[in-house]
Parts: sequence; structure tokens; C-alpha cells
Amino acid sequence: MPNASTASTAKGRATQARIVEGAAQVLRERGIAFTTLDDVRARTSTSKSQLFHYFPGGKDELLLAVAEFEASRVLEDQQPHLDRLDSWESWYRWRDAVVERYELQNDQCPLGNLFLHIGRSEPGTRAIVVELMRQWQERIANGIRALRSRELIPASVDVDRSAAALLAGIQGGVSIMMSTGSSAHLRAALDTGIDQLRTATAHER
Amino acid sequence: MPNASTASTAKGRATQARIVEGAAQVLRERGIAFTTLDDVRARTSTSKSQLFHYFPGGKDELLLAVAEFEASRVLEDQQPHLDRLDSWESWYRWRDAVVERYELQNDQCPLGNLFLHIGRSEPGTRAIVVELMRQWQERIANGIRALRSRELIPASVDVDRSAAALLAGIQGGVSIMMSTGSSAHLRAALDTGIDQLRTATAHER
DNA sequence: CCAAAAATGGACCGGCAAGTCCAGCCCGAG
DNA sequence: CTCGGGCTGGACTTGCCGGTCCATTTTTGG
Repeated sequence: MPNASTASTAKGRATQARIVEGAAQVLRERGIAFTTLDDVRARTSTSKSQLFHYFPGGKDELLLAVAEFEASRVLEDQQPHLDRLDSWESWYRWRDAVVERYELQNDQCPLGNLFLHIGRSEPGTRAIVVELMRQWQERIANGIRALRSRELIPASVDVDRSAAALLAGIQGGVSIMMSTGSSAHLRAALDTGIDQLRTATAHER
Repeated sequence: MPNASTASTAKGRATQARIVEGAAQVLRERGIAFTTLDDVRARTSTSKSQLFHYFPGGKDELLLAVAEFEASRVLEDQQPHLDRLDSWESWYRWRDAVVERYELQNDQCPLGNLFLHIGRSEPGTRAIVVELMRQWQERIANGIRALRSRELIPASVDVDRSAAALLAGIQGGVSIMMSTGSSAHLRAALDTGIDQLRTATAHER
């Protein structure tokens, strides 16, 4: 139930999209606390009136739109790996994709920033994050089930708990990376998580 | 090398401490983005001039002091569990302490918020967080070594990687808890982390 | 008890950034 | 062509909040 676009023409919709993407860029670079609507205006070659025309709710509504935008990118960036976790090789490819993704975007989790900043003022943000986590975990769980159905791991593995732990490890690895600049923890979390699945198996490899 | 206190009398130091603690309170309640110096002033029964007297650097310096304050609490709250991780029972007690601690402080990681908000503007914040993470991980690693020296786990366990993964799981569990309000992920991360150590052992229990 | 230094109260300033407003422009429908 | 609705530009207003300043009170050292 995201914003039914405020624009009614193709040109309008293009402008609106440009604003969201540009805002996302600026927010990544400067950080939310230091980003003003004027920065967004400059970056997107728009005017104040356009910002408020397409986002009548002002800054909050714009930030919410950016949050949706960023959330949608998270899982997209892990495709197609995330939906094909059916062999050990595919799991490691996914791990590499995740690590690389977060190493590239310097040292930030735009969505996390947004969430913290808007916080409880905008209930919508929370819903976006919750839904993202749910989907992410679900896909990981599906991957574990795929391993199980191929008998690479025993049926006794607690799928949901393992998926939850793996997801937590990723989140924590990313947030530690934000402060230390090192992806070591993210890597460690992913590697031990996968290792745990592997050693739960009876037959090696 | 934290601020050599700006106060030179006992009364002054008391006021300064009151400001930091009061500020920490307000920040936890309202969130940084919505907290003004006036809120802090009101909460701590001080005047504007006092705030700037004790924190000449203004808001940034105050926030930095609060960050130090919060960081020091993190490990304190896990004592004495964190320094006595030498039996499986003690690990589970620690787990319970961690979960309880974060369940109590409603749904926030004050330090995380601070870090994100001050971000790269104040290099000091990063150092505080990095140091906290280092110490935290070191203590976990010590706990794992204790298990190993008691031969509860085999020598083949990669201590640092396991500690890093566990720490990442905690951080992620907490941050997921902030959005969802549920401690399930934190619990899952801790449980699977400990399980992994246990199943690495040759002899059961 | 008396300076001098520290601590305190609170009025005031100034800038910045969110949000408003309206005039003019583009563009497609008829 | 032309009319109308949406799109665009940007000047302007407004309130908030960080930071300054100085007068006053309290404490301390001798």
C-alpha cells in the first residue's frame, strides 16, 4: 500500500522517480542528519514546489518513499543467488554477493539510517523494515529447506531458527562494518552460519 | 582519553554528571532527532549556560560524552557473566542476561543511534564504538578459550572467528529487535552460536 | 570574612531549513 | 488553435534551536 503516485502524467512520474532516486543518493553520501531538502532539490534539478507537489507530506513522506526504494533494492541485489540456495556452492556464491554488496556501499546501511532517523514518528517505516526482514528470512529458510530436501543436511535442523540466526548475523555484520569499516564480522557470521549447516550433515560434502 | 572533566569543584562535577545521565535518558526516550538542548536543560534542571560551560563544544561534545557513558554501560551490564564463561551453564546465564538487558530497554540501542547520528562528523564516536566491539569480542573469545582449556570443545575451533560471529549475531539480533520488537532473532543468534560450540565437541554434555 | 574563581540563570541573537504561495510554463485533448 | 490542468520556478515566511552573553549567586582558599 505504498503511495499511489501523486503524479498523473508520464513526465510527472518521471520527475517523482528522479526525486526519490536522487534523494537516496544524497542521503547515502551526506547522511540523513546533514541532508536538507535543498540538497535534494539541487541534486535532482527540481524546485521546492515540486518536492511538495509530489510529496505533500513534506520531508517525512519523501524519506518514507526513499525507505521503500532502498528496501526494494536490498533483496534485488542478492538475486538470483538468494532464490537458488540449493547447493553448497550456491550458498558460498550468495555469501560472496552479500559481502561484496555491503563492501561496495562504503560503510552504511541506508535503510538502517532511515529507520533510526524517522524512528517511531513514521509508523510506516517500521512496517517496511519488518516486511523486508520477513521476506529475507523466508528466502534463507527456503534455501535451508532445499538443502534438506536434497539430503545435504539432516531433517533435524531447525530451519527457522537457523535462518533467523543467519539473518541476525548478517545484520550485525553490516552494522559492525559501519563502525569499523571491516567486513570481517560479516564474513565470520556468514561462514560460521553456513559451516554450522554443513557440520550438521552426516555425510561429508 | 575521555574529556578531562571541565568542572573543578565537586558540585561542578556532580552537575556535569547529572547532565550526561539526564541527556542519556532523554535521548533514549525521544530519540536523538527529536531531542533539543532545551529538553536536556529541562530534564536536568540546568540552564543553557551550564550546558555550554561543561561542554564548550556544544551539542556534539555532549553527545560524545553520552556515547561514552552508554558504551561503558554495555559491558558493565553483562558482568559478571561475561568474564566467567567457563561452563555451559555460565554461557546460558550470559545469554539470558544479554536477552534480558535488551528486552528491558524497550527497543533501542542508544549507542547505535548516537553513532549513526553523529556519524562521521565526530571521529571520536567511531573510536568509542570500535573499542567497545574490540573489548566485547575479546571477552567472548576468552570465554571460548576457557571452554577449550577445560576440554569442553576441541582445540580445532577457530576462536576468533567464532567470537566475531557471535558478536555479529548479537548486534544483528538487537538491531532486528529494534524494528520488530521481538527478541526472537537475538535469542536464535545466541542459541545457535552456543550450539555450534557445543556440537563441535566430541563428547556430549 | 573577603576576594577571586567557579557555577548558575535566563534573556537574547542569528541562521538555517521546512514549508507556503503564486505566477508562469508546458502539453495534450478537443 | 486554444484552453485547462498539471508541472515548474523560486522568492518569501516562519519557527525552531544551537549558541552567546552578562548579571548574579555560590563556593573556595587563605
